[in-house]
Amino acid sequence: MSSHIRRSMPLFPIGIVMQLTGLSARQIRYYEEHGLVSPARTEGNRRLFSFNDIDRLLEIKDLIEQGVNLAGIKQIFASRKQAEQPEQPKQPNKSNTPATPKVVKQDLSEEELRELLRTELMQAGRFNRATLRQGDMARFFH
Amino acid sequence: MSSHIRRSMPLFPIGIVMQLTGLSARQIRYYEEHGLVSPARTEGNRRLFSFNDIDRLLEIKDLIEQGVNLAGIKQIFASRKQAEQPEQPKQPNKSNTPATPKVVKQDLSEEELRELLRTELMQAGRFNRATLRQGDMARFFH
DNA sequence: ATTACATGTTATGTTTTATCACATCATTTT
DNA sequence: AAAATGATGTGATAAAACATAACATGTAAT
Repeated sequence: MSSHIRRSMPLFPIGIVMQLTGLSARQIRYYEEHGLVSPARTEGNRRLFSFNDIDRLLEIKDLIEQGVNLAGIKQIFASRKQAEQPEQPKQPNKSNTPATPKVVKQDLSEEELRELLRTELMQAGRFNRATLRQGDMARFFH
Repeated sequence: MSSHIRRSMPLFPIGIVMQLTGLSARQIRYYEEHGLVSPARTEGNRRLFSFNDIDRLLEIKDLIEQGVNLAGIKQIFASRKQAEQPEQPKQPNKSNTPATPKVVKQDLSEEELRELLRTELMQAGRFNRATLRQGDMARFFH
């Protein structure tokens, strides 16, 4: 249950996302400008990306590297979304208008959230000890 | 394989960690000062926490709430570490000296890393769609 | 040749985080 | 009780990270 939490939760500042994806800040912001990703924002207006967002950016990068331009990527994502929910027609949003940012209600208390997170972390910890040599991610620190 | 990557990779700035754990920056830094967590640092000296670090902090918080003081938590962690590796005796580090920061070599190229990450994300995506209502994490954005 | 696309670069302002010093309040110790 | 210690809050100050915007540039489409 609820590993969804890990994928949709806004967690990463753009600097980390740059490293994780190999994209420049300019690129990431440009893709957002064209509605290909919609990271959340902090109160201070900083972008916060989720795992889903990173997933998306990696896909974009793949497609870019295969020569697809932004219009093409837009179509691909659009048709995919359409395939997932073939009920709601909705206008196809051909404009350059970025997707409206998600602003929703909070359903979990802070405590419930942390309890959930704690559980997730514990569970995750059970099966991935000592799989890789310590320090593989050294590039991400100094 | 290698979900280790997700747990040990330095990803989160202190602001996010504050929200995820409900601890104040002061507390987090204080715990680090006493060697209970050892977040990585960016080139610019900002702390970067991994999932493991957050896990650790949530444990610390639990113990604090149960009335355990820092010395106690130190012991608990120490004895746990000892239980995991009952070969290396090593002096018990009773001092207040923070644990030496991890500085290691990089074994994966940037590309390999991202490929790995991409794979992980894809795999993770397979089983956790639509488990929770969209927007449960709204508290983390504005 | 012009235009549009995608990205780099630079300038400038704001937010976030760092360290440090001092304050506070509860517990121990003397 | 007084003093010391432990754990955290608060404020000052500096630097890092990030925001937006404008302009530059190389490549592709018209």
